Amino acid sequence: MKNVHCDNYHIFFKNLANPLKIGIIASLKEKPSSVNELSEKLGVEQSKLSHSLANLRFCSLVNSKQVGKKRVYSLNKKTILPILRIIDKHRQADCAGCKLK
Amino acid sequence: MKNVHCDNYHIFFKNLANPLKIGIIASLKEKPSSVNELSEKLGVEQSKLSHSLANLRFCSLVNSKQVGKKRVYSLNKKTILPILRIIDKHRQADCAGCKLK
DNA sequence: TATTCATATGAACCTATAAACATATGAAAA
DNA sequence: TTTTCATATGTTTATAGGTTCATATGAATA
Repeated sequence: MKNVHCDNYHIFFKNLANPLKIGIIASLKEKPSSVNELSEKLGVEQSKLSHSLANLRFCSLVNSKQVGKKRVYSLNKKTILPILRIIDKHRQADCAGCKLK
Repeated sequence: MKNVHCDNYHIFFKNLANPLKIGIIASLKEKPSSVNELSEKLGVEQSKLSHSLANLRFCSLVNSKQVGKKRVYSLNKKTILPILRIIDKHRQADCAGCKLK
């Protein structure tokens, strides 16, 4: 089922404007994971992750599929990786002097 | 002077996660403008714009130059236009059924 | 160098979003 | 068919960020 809403740019970007969600994205970039796996890896409580993942799903930034009892989330790489690449480039070009983490 | 800070992804994206700032970006995409010009065009109070513009400048999403008494802001198109293009593509591919504005 | 125009800054308030915690749902195995 | 594991959802509280308004700074002209 694909009929999600991505109303407007700023709704989409709210997902990227949040450290936890960026953490989730970074983790899913490495490999698809269940909620509990993310919870252990990131040291974050389960319901917090579920709430965040619901937002990410809402704008199709992640996909999920049921695997036994677990639900495995994966990243929509086609959209996200190019964006991250642009940001990295931006930081090198225009933020030369700043404290990158 | 270019030594601004763009600490982290989410700080950068906060600028895009805000309708007013998206409005500013959309307007500057058309043409560079002073604060007062933006104020009239967008129907938004001056100090509100100055605050927003300060954030946008902080992450080098806009540039500014003094022209007489006015300060003219312009868009960092090199970074922003590619991002907007990705989002548009994303909305067509993955948000086929949603209410686009 | 006082005055005006243009923008920036500060601080208090307000609101939207995230955190926290309890509870519900759902899937599979006993 | 109930028990357990895994995730989602609802509600309250806390907090970050935006708005507002008053004031400060800065650039140019008289």
